[in-house]
Amino acid sequence: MGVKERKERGKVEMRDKILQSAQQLFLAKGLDQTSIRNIAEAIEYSPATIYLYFKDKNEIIHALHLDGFRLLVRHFEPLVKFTDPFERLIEMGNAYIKFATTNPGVYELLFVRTEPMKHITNRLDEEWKEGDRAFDVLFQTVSQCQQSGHFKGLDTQNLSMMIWSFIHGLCSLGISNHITHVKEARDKKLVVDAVMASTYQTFQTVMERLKA
Amino acid sequence: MGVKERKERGKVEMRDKILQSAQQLFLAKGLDQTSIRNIAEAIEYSPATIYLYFKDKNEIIHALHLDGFRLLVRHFEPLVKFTDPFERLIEMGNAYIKFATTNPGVYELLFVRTEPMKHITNRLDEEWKEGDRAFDVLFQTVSQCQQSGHFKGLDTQNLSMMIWSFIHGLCSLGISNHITHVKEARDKKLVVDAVMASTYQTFQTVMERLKA
DNA sequence: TCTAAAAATAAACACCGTTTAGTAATTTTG
DNA sequence: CAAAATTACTAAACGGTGTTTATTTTTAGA
Repeated sequence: MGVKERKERGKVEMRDKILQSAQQLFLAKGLDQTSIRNIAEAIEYSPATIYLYFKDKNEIIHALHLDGFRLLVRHFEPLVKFTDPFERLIEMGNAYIKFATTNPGVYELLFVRTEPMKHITNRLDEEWKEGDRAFDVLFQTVSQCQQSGHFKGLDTQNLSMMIWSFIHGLCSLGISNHITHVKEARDKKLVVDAVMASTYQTFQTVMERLKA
Repeated sequence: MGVKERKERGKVEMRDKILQSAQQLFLAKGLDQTSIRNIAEAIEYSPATIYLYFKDKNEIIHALHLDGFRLLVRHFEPLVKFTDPFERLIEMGNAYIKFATTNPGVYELLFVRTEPMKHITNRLDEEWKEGDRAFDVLFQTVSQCQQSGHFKGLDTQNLSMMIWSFIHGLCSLGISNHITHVKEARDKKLVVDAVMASTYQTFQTVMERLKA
């Protein structure tokens, strides 16, 4: 009597199918330009069917939010090979910026949009586990930096937060086209990358001067 | 024959009336939750009338974007009293954060949303004058800091960009509820303010160590 | 007063997220 | 195996959106 099992399988398959199509459309056209009707058309089902698998559009967005975090974590995995914590910290910054610039749509979903956060806030028991875990990776690295003599006298939590804020600010301004329009601008992507890279380099220099 | 003049006056009055109502609604309910029909209802005209004064919703958003910048500039004006450039730089950061936290809706419009930038990008001849001018205020202050011995050996443009990125990142994460959900959280507004303040303080400490 | 121009709008178009009520397929039961 | 019950799905509707078109109302000048 594997009927129930087959049905269960069918249910998650459908869920995945919806999420897959949704992600594809989100990345191609952006969150706001992707409608439930679009997703329904892509999976060749009626719009109402989607509501049998997801409570509302925000739940789809939140599910993709989780997927996005897994992708971010995957960008961080190769960093274990850097045994020197300071070197690893710098590479984390690079990896983060690379993730944001190569997946701007996903990045927006993770750190700019309020919809996924709302979904979390609504369920009061839940915290933002993924965010906490990702932040902890940074925190641990900063802590190790301090143990080997860097950043003396600075609060680890606040310093970590500061570093995250800076890198996020850079990515955020880049993605939202605010860097392109400051000063020279014009060649879009290339200029943004260049500005972000040199700004980040300045940050590195500042950080390096904080070595004991 | 002051008829034409009166009509002209009437036209700008109507434009202002639309913008005023739009801003009120935007700040109260957010950009996405404010419809042309809402604005029309507020000014007691039909929705179609609005299209006689603005090409589309983006043009309204862009007009408010300009107003928002004027508000930001007004937050910076009292800073001329700080003659020491480094002290002024710190106060600029405080003023920026205060502006962002007390006017989150306006801040989002200025530095997070892509709509106003799109409107600018579409008119290729136009640059982002307001952004340039605001950035220049920061640039000049940083430059003066360097002239009085701070931040030696760092590129002024990149350092300014870095400072802006950090402060913006902080504001952006705060407004989008991403700080609330990291670590402790819970008491919302209060915690966000506290986290932002202490993070910013760490930044100040870092900056102060860069004195010659 | 009559006409031409300007200003405002009603109604429509093509979308949107979501719900409801009903159909079609499948499984369980007698 | 047929009937009943459950499941999967959807057509159609609801109340909203931004925007356009055709029409009406208001105003100005001769």
